[in-house]
Amino acid sequence: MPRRERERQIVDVAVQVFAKRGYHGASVDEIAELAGISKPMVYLYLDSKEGLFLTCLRREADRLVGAFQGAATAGGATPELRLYAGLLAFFAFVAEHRDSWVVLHRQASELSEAIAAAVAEARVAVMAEVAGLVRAGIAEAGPAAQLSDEDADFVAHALVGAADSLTDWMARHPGQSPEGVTLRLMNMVWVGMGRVLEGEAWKPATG
Amino acid sequence: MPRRERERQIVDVAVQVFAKRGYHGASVDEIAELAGISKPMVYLYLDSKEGLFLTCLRREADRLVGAFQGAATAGGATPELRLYAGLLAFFAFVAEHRDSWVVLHRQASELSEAIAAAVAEARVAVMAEVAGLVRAGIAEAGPAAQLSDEDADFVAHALVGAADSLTDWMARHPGQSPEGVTLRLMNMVWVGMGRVLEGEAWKPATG
Amino acid sequence: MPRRERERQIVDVAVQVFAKRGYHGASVDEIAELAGISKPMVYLYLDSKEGLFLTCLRREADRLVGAFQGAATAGGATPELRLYAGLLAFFAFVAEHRDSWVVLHRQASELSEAIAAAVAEARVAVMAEVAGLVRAGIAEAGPAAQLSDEDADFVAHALVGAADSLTDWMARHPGQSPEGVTLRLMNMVWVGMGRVLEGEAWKPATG
Amino acid sequence: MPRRERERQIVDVAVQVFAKRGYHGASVDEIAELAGISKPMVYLYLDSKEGLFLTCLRREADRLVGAFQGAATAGGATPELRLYAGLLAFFAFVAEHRDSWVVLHRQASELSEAIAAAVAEARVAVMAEVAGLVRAGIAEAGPAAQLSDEDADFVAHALVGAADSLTDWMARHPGQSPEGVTLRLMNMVWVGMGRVLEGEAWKPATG
DNA sequence: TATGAATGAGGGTTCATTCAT
DNA sequence: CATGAATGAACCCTCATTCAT
Repeated sequence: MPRRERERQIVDVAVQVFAKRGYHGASVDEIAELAGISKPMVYLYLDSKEGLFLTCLRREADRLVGAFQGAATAGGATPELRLYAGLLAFFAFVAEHRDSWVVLHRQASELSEAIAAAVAEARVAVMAEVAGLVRAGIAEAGPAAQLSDEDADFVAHALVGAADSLTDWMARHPGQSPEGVTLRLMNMVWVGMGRVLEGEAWKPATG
Repeated sequence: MPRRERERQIVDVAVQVFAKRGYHGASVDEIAELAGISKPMVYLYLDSKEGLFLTCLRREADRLVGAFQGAATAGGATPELRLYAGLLAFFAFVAEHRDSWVVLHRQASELSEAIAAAVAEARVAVMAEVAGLVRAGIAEAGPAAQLSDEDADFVAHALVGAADSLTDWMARHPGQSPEGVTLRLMNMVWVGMGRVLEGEAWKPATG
Repeated sequence: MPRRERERQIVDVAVQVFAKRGYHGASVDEIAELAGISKPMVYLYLDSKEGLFLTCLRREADRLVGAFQGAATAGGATPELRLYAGLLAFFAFVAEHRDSWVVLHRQASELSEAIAAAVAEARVAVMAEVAGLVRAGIAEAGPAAQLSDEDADFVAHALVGAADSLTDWMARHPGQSPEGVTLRLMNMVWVGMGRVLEGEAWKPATG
Repeated sequence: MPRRERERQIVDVAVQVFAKRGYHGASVDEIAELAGISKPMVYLYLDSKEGLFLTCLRREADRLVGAFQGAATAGGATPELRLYAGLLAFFAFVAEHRDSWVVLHRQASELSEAIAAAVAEARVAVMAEVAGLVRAGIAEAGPAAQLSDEDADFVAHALVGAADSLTDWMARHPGQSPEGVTLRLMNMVWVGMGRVLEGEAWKPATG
């Protein structure tokens, strides 16, 4: 079997195992066995457990960001539509590749520095993408509407965090389609943001 | 040193270590050493590594939910104000006890069934609290405004997810006060939700 | 509570625990707890785990030897009758104080259930083999000679026990050949058995 | 080194160590070191300490039962002769593989020297008592009947061993009284001994 | 007399990693 | 290209034993 294919196969299995057991909980033994090869091959191809995990991480991050970007790029004429398309792609991706998302996002602590850095990098890439769309969408609303980089980043964090958490909600409501979830989220956030930019501010005293 | 105090001290240290290394990555040895005692004491007082982690989990969950509830209860006349107060308490809590939050929320996989159950329970408690406020807030808007349980749960997930993610944003913007973050989040979400309930729906076609 | 009584109480409990778990399997913690006192008291009175076990051992040995000697001395006019009385005292003692005998003679208990089962199985296999030969041998002696299964099992136990014990004797008499030992044992047991089947019964009164 | 051979080697060493120290007293570390390998190999091949012990147990039990059965089957025309052959094989086996027998039947060894000495002392006291009665009983039979010290000790060992083993039989037959058991044992042994002293000797050829 | 608090040492078990073939 | 055999290091946990009170 050619090297590339073997490598892909190993990483495929590794993503599943890492998602199920977490980084420390996963054992190279189990991954090798499920991949149907011997342990030394894993080390020959991927160097170490950390290298294997990094490869998983990068591949899945690329896939996700790719899906997001692809959908956003082809998603419509306005940034608003592109954001919608990107979020939709995100929810669709997570619905179909739950393991990938878990490996990417739910490994917070317990990781070596190198891994933590890679995780952070992957997250930043997603955030940047979203923040870009947000900023562009706002800019389109007219010269009056301004959003600092900090603000855009804030909104991106809120959006991505909400989206992440909603993957749990989706898992508990199997009937819901990614489209439905995305629509709901856009309604919750985007509409409000528009109003805010128009000057309608919420303040505690208003209560 | 009396037992209660020792116990508290051990749990204090354990929260830090679990937050830094994750459940599997943490070693009882390190916890004992940092607590300035010998390993057998940890086992005498907390039974097992799992027992220790569960104790950490429950204590921090109680603290957080308590902070949220306390602030919400005393926070104002309307659910809207109480939600604001609750979120504010959340951000303040996380700003001050980052480790607690990490232990509570960022341990997704790699956990035994008993622990996973406890984590889920803690999460559900927070969600229920938030969802309750959301539902009450909406109901107050008038008889026309209706929100199904599913919808309230959706909003709660989005809110909590956004809040979680914004703790990262806060960590990267040290100058920001919890109040500022909370205000921004309320603006993003609450205002939009009001509009939506008034009939203004976002749709892809609108783009 | 006076010292002597405390000590007796501790040793009473220790005999039970040692009998149930074996020397290594028993923990001083368990003994102290069952005795209703704290561990330091056990060490104050009995010095060490080994000291505790030795005390148990000696006390039970004295009891058993005492019972045997007492019965033998008062048992009759002839050594034969005294031996009968001594053996009777032995069986009565073991029937009533099984734990004592186990501590004195056996430490096999301290095994997990799975192991204990395997040991029992191995023993049963040997017994069955021997009992089969005994029964067959008797049957050959003619139709008049009958041996119930219970009797055959009894003889098998006696034979195997004797053989086991004689391995100690052999170890202490290196010059003895297996043939010599076997011959002696057959003489002791088989000849007697033949006579008994022919109707010659031993009774205490015969003494 | 091929797997089978390593496995055999480990079990060989384990039998020695288990025989010397008992199950709990034995440490996998020591077994691995004596076998000239590292601990993980022991676990790779034998699964666990319990698995290792069970393997020892079964192998030695098979060997012993096999030796007994083989000898018995080929041992002669009558059951009597076959029993003789079987017992002979047993004594020969134990003489040659003392460790095997200890592992199979005794776990008492795992005791410190001081304890082992005390146990031995207790046993000697009982043996001396019984041997004394036996010798006296024989002497009473008349001047012609002589029993050397060695012979008396032999009989005492056989009697005590039989009595010990019969305590198991008693435990499995709750209805039996100590009197009944003692009578049976006296019949089996004493009557035969009397005949033997009168000159009636059992010999294999007699079979 | 009595104990709560504390520990050094060691045991069973697993894991990431590497040779020799 | 591929693997069976092997291990150093570490981890969770328990135990016999001792102080300070």
